[in-house]
Amino acid sequence: MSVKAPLQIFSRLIEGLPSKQRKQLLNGCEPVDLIFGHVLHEANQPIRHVYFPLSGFISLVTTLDGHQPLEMGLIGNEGVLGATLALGVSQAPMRAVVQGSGSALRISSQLFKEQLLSSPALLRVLKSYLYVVMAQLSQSAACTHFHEIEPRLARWLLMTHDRAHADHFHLTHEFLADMLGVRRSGVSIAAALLQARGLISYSRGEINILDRAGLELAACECYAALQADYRAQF
Amino acid sequence: MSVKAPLQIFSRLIEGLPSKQRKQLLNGCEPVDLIFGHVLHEANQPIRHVYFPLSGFISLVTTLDGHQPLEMGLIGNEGVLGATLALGVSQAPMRAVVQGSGSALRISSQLFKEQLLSSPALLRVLKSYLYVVMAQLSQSAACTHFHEIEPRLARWLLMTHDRAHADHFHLTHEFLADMLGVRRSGVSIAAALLQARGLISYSRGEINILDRAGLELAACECYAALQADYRAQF
DNA sequence: TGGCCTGAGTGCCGTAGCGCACAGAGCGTG
DNA sequence: CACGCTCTGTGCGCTACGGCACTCAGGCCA
Repeated sequence: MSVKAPLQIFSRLIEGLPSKQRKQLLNGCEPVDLIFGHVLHEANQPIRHVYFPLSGFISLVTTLDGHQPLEMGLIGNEGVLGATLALGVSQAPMRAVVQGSGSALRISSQLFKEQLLSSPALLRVLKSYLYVVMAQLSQSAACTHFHEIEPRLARWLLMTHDRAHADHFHLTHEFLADMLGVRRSGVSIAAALLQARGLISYSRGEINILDRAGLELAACECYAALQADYRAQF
Repeated sequence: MSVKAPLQIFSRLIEGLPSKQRKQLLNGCEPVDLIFGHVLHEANQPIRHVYFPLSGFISLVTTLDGHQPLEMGLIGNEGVLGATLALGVSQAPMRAVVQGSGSALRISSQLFKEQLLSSPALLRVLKSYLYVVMAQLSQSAACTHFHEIEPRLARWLLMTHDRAHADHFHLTHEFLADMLGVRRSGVSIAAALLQARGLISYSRGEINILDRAGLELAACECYAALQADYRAQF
């Protein structure tokens, strides 16, 4: 697999490790392309690889019987997919789908577990990250329940923007509807409102962020809350 | 503080520890009463004590700006409040409120951290439990979003029933509405339907479980899913 | 150039649940 | 015993959103 994304994008999670431990970890890693739509983990299935996104990003979704999937969290270069290995559980709690194409470093579960044993700093980082994920989960749950589509959409675009490292990305309304757990036409309406306000523009799945500050105002407070949770740990 | 609840109820989480490590942990614990409505942890505040419920139970709730609280998880004698200390984070991720009076063992954060260092079995149990909590969070989130009040109420009564160790407990519609994140009168209607079907009976906040099997049929599949998650770990 | 597919706009109707408000019922207390 | 509080039943209008279906526009391919 070739990696087209610029390699100067690092995993922020690993960056802070002592260089010896980091090098050892990187030795076990291989670069891979994250391709939109690929399922990296399936819920309740064994974890084969742990992924450190560099330029791509991954979404964690829960599926319920006859319903659409519902997104619970987003992982970009600030995080890692497979952190539950640090809990000694080799199963994935949710499905993980590549949501923005790009690149990642990946390491096999086996090697990763060995790294966890030999690198206390890595373990510490992973545990903090798990705490952040838990906070994300509960915040998302409440947000999904109480907030309306438009602010949720704005929040979601902001979170994606943070992880996409670009003002432009590919996303259809259909896809957004799944992430937010709502109807496609509901997204169309909300998106049209955001576009009318000059915050975004889109056409046939290509979305541009035009006014980030404006989007932050349009988003629910959950966006700021999640950022605060992350910063409190890192 | 006196403990009125029968002492033969153990914390299922601790039970399985090697007896030496368990005794050491119990040495640091003191029995306390859990009193309905007491707030044991406040979101984003330092954790002072870790609680192992014996007969009482505790609910984890998220609060959002101007909204009612929303319950994210329930902790009875199968669990522990304060597990995030095992992640090296001394902050509580959510508010924890006593939801069923009873008794618990509690230990100070400081002592608990020392126990975690000296008891690998305890750490292992805690980590597994954290995984279960994460699974609970995502399941609850999706359930809250997609499922209707009546099956959610049924699920909630079942979960409470499991932790109350009694067919009868005190719960007003008002309180249930907060837990489910819905309007009080919505609960009244759903509860009336369950009562009409002979599954429960209630009066002025006193609820009786009449037909547990029937309730399980009335509940959404999330109840079974959560049980399966727990059993997979313990 | 024409056909076709995907993405997006739009409308219509049904409904779950909200906000609010009021009434009645059980129970404790002065 | 009467009062008042808490808990529950109930009604009304409103809105967001679901389900569905049809249309139109942009881009791809033959």
